[in-house]
Amino acid sequence: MGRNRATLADVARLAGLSKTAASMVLNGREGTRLSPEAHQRVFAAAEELGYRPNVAARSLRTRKTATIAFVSDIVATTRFAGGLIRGALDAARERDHVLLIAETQGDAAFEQYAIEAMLDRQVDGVIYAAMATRRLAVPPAIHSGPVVLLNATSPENLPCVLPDDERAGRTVATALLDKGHRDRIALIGRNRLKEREAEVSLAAQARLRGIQDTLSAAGATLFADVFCSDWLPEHGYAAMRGLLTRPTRPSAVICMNDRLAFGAYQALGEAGLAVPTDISVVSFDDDPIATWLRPGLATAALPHEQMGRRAVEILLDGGTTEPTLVPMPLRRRRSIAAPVA
Amino acid sequence: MGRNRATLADVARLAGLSKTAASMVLNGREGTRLSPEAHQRVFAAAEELGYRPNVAARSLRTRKTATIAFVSDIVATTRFAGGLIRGALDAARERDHVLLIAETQGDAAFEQYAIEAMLDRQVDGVIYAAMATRRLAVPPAIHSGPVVLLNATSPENLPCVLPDDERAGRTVATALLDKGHRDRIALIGRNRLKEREAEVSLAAQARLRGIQDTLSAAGATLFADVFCSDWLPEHGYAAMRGLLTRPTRPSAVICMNDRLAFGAYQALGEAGLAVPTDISVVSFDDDPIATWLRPGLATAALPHEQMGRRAVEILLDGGTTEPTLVPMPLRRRRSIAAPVA
DNA sequence: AACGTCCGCTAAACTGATTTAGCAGAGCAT
DNA sequence: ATGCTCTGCTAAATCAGTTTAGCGGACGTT
Repeated sequence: MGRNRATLADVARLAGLSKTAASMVLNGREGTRLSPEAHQRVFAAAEELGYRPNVAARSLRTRKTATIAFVSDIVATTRFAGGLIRGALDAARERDHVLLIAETQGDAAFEQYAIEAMLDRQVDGVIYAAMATRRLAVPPAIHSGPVVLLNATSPENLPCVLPDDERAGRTVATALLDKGHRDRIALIGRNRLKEREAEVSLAAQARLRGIQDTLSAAGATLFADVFCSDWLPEHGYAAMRGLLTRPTRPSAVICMNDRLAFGAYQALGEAGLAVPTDISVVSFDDDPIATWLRPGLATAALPHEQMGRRAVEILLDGGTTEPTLVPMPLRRRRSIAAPVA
Repeated sequence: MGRNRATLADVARLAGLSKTAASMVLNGREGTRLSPEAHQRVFAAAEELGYRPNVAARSLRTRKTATIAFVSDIVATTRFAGGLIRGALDAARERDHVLLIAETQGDAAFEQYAIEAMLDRQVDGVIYAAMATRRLAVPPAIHSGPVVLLNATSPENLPCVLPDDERAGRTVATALLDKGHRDRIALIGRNRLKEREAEVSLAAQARLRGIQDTLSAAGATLFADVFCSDWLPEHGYAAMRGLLTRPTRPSAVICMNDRLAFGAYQALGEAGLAVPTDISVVSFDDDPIATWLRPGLATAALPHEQMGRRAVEILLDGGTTEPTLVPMPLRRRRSIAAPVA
């Protein structure tokens, strides 16, 4: 790859100057006393030869590669997480950096291998990303340089970027209160494990807290709490069916994520109930499916692109060790309406 | 990153040998005459120091970086295409390579920039991937080394990896024929543009051909052909509604992709019709949503992981210039049944 | 005239590996 | 004793950049 590329020596020769001079000119070094003509000749020569510096050679001396490692447990392959990568890619490009990507697949040996492979390539920093927002243990090898956690926290208080799930909980609850729902708001997707274990999820607890705080501030409480063993459509379906067997029907349902909401829609459809006329539905994530449902699902969007961006910005531009919370904007779609009577 | 790593010189010193000796031992060079004791001492020293070679330094000399560029139009961020990356990542790891990822976002300037950034880093080869299976123009800069097209072909007949859409068409049609459907099979998702312009899609034409060939071989023809301006749920919904207004109802529907099928399910649900009791549905892609639908959607799966793998294998292990067609296995789910009388 | 200073530039060292060319000593034949 | 080959190893060049140290000449000062 890249045979017969012009080297700096070629440029210098063509410009009739030394490699030193050429290097300094091309790097725009201040305080050098090279003449304007010398500058011109170097630029002209570089242009003529289509010169591009060899990053390997440069990094050997400078120990900078303009390359960032993006290591994730499994994030690269999931529907959501493309956004994390895309944001990171974008921000990296703006700073003339590129991304080396690796996946650990949740396996410690893979992880070790992947991180070493990145360090061997002298990456300037590491972004360590998780698929589900959670706390995790950072492998020690990574500590040899700058790190930012993405969608995760660690006991060591490394800089990290997280979605602001608690505020999203408030947003979602407020959206319902504003429409006039109050005493018949149900919640689908309670889950002891997710709420308790930070290593499993940070989102569940935060979303729940945001919802509950907002409701109690308005003098309301949840009308019903449905627990689900996981957050998949089938669980949302079962949960909604359960809710519909009760004597009083909820006027609105908050689902802990869009997949649950999808299941809930299915159950409502089968029961012949309409969203939002009979029941309003609101949710979290903004999975692509939220736009495909009929009517569109109102949901607090996981700002994956923004998060990916911020991670790179913090890594490269420096920034707080404080966790960075990225807001989750509410996508207002037609699944919310005022309750009927 | 990676401060105070041991260098080859450190290893050599500790082993009491020259850098040359250490290098040869660690690279397992044949035909060298270094003693068994020398081997031992070098290995011991490397182990003790935790030596790992500096890839930049090595590649400066050898012009190999064990790094592959994965350049895509927009593939990295879409729900599907994670599989392409994951497969490539896996195959690369097996061969001790890593992936540099870039996205062109369909913009020629970005593309130019991205490819140059990769070439500057002396990648050993390039995988050029497209989101939608299609023909595309490969930027000239890329030709300076090995390339494999992924999910795409080019006029230059570069080696490429494609899903076998035509065979998938046959598979899908056969699945319906086998159940006893014959004269009332409808197709949703005909699209002149996609079928005609290879730069837009290669899948549409191939799938259609597979379906039609199989049906006519069985002495059948399509009962109805519904055209759609795009392959999104809303189009599938409208198409199915249209079909249901006809005097005779189809016994089975083939959708050109799962999103259309999702829309079709929605229309069926509203019409109070059940899948597969009233109508069988079968489709292409195996989008995650196919498993979430009730009942699960039978569909010919885009083998993204396999495709990603194959691309790396062809790039690194060498292989045919012939297009590689990767089979699309049918995921048998409950959306297909025998027609009711 | 001698000295110092600034200007414009360059030689050479350095980064960490691989690779080429070749050296010293042992053993053997003549 | 001389020459030859083989063994086991090393010095030095090389890759393509960056960076340090410093050189020769013009100019101004005393």
